[in-house]
Amino acid sequence: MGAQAPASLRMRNQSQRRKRIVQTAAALALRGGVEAMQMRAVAERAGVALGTLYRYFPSKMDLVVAVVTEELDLLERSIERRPPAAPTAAGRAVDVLLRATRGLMREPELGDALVRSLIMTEATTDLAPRITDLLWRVARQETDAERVPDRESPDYLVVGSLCGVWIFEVLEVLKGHRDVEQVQHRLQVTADRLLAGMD
Amino acid sequence: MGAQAPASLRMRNQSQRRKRIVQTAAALALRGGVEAMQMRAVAERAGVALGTLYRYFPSKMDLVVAVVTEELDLLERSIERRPPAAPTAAGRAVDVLLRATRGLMREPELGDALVRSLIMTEATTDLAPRITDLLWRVARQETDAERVPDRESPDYLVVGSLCGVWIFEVLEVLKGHRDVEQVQHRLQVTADRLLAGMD
DNA sequence: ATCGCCAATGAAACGTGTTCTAGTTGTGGT
DNA sequence: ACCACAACTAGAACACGTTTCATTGGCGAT
Repeated sequence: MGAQAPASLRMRNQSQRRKRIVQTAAALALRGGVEAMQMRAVAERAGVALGTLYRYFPSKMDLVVAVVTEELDLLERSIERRPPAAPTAAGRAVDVLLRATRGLMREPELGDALVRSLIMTEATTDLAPRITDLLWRVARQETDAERVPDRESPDYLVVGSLCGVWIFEVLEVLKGHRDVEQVQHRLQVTADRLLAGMD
Repeated sequence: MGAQAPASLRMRNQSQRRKRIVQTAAALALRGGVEAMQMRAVAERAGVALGTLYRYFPSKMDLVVAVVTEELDLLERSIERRPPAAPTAAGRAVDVLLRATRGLMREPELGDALVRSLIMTEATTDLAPRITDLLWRVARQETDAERVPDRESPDYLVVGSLCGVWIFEVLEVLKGHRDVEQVQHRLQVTADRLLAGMD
């Protein structure tokens, strides 16, 4: 995926630095959440100047997105390793979303960050499409990550909607209005209707 | 709704002040969005001290929510005045959501504020349930706003999901990833599946 | 009319994201 | 080996939400 072969020494240094920054940021976010992930603190602990940090990540949000993106990589690998086994498309999609939900809730601070970044970001890399694609593959039981889906088909479209619903539900959990049980139920009902006949 | 009879002179003054603050905030938000609605500016233009502003609205978010709540009142009255006429539940729901969408896009800055507040707010008054209830009434063609819906029924639940999808779509529009046409199409497809058989 | 008290005032100060400036360093091309 | 230049550093400064506090003033009970 993203890992370019670092052509020169300069680039190698830069990608090292970048990685160090993201790791530092993740560590800070893990305990204390987004608010603990303060730009000065990240810069200091990563051993770079504040200005440098801002050269790599023009805003805090960009940094959050970078952290969250790594989390998403983890989820994708976990799915690959242990694909959902439910018999229906809806079941598989719900399975994946619940796994993601529980993952997020294990670190609510990070979950908060994810959702906020999914929502607020004008950032370059958009996370929602990635999740939608992931759901799409899972629902269709395509292991092949390369095959590009027909993004205009109604089925793909409603998978996008399901992604939206999930984000919304995670928000509700984070706000303390629901627990994971309720989310499971709601996602199941919603997915059943949205993905009916996709098997 | 909320208008208590102001019992004393003191209370009258307070509700006047409060109203003045919200109006000022709305005016500022209208041109320039949330960022133009700065606490110092609101306080100054409303003719109150900063501390007073914070007595009435403990955080900027609370102020935004107050502004947005007024907007929502407007929408509800507009629906009451001119109810959606589509023959299906899904059609009516989509009609209302599109009206809301277009209203928001007329003032994108304010739309941004609404959605952000729907999302971020830990604030007391929660807006999403209000929208869900509104959709529910419209879908069922109940003009009676008093009748409390069965919040556990699957049908009510998927209306909640539809509300989530709408918020998500508005976000995409605000981010410039979609136009209203696309949103209409997506909402229609989604609502058709979610609300099938609700007529 | 007087008094007590709560709410409003004004102004300063804090915290954190973001920007700016001036000086330094290390890398790649020649 | 040397130069040019982009990237890095240190730190100050700015913007805006939020907090604090001493002072003032008007409402309501007496």
